[in-house]
Amino acid sequence: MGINDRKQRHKEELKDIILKAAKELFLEKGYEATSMRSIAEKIEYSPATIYLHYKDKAEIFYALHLEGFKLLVNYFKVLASVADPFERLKAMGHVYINFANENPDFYNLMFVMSEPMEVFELDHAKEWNEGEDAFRFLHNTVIECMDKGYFKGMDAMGFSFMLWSTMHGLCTLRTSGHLDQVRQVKTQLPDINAVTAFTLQTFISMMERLK
Amino acid sequence: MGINDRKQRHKEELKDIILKAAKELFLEKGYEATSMRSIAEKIEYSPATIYLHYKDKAEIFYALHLEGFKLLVNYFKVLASVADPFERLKAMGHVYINFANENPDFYNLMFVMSEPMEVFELDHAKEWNEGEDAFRFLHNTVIECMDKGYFKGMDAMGFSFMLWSTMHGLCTLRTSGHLDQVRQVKTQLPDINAVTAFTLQTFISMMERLK
DNA sequence: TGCATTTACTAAACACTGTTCAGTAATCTT
DNA sequence: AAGATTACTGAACAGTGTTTAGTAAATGCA
Repeated sequence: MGINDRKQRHKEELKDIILKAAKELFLEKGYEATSMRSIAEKIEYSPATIYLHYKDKAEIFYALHLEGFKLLVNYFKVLASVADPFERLKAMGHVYINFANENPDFYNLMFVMSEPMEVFELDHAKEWNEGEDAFRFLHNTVIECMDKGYFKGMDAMGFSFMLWSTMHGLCTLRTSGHLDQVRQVKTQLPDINAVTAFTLQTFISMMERLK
Repeated sequence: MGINDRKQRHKEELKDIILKAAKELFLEKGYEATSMRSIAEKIEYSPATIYLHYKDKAEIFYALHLEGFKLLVNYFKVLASVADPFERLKAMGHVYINFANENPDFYNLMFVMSEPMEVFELDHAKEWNEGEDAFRFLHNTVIECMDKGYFKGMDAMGFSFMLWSTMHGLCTLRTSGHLDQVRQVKTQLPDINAVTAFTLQTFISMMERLK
């Protein structure tokens, strides 16, 4: 094996080590506490070394944004086995909310923070394929529902965006802490999980009526 | 007028000047570019002076969070004159989205950022009255709709949270830049305003069916 | 094998952030 | 007039992301 191969391998391995360290810190302590110096300390290199492998901090977090989408899309893929599109839609709703509840930092990185999306504003040729994959799964399921006669007269795209907006809104109002602070949430349901579940159930009931 | 009155008045005036400077910078340049040093420079005092009037930066931004809610609730109040609750609900939807589109930084401060909400986590006796006011207006309008026989069988609270989630989701997917990057948004509708309007219209069509 | 070149990495610097503190000038009180 | 208080400041502290000049190690070549 050549010297060049070995050096190239070391370069790639170090890049992976940096990302793994960033991910561990990010999952343990969140975005704010994941600094370039803390990543460097964890991998026992200096902060300057990281810049040999990643353009800047945003590029590291964009790589984590991609990892988050791989995780979510894996959950969605399992649902492909659900034959009835409406049941699949419901299952997607549950999966999406569970994902946000169990991975709030990843969820923020994927769907809330505008920084990872800046890469697409700088490079207009680059496309948000990972977001597109997730949205397409939803959109295709909506089209299958409509092919079955559900949601007659509704536009598939508008409907898909509406579904995503509702799920996203429910997730972010919860993770940001706004939902918690509404008095009715504090007093009328046992906890925030119950509010989220109840609101989702109301939404599903609406969908049942529109079938 | 006593010396104490004059000094107290100066203290309050300086506090207002600080907030006004913060607001101007915030509206011109956004949250990231509104630093304690930039506020201090604008009012021609040192950064340390600000800490005589505000506990920390979060308290300044919480004051701006309150101003944002005053603005929104003023828009909502105008809708009280809309007699039919369903028409009022629709108008609220438009007002909410227009507010987010025209005041994205305020919107983020009010409904997205978790920092202003931390004041309620630290002081459990303190309540999010401003958010409660806005939500109550929505909730009351939903109850009036149900009193008129609309949305039969739906729970008012779940329905209200569902409405808020949908509007909030639509607003934040747009302001964060995620909606822009979906291929269908780029190719099938003229611009992001059209997507938002179209998705809202789809949602309203659903509500019409559920009446 | 020795020297020149290249590479990988670093310490330190830069420019910025939020916040605190010891010191000081001005104002107020006695 | 002197002492006390207040309002404010410069500088420090501890942190951030990023860059750069310098250096040791590795590599290539004559």
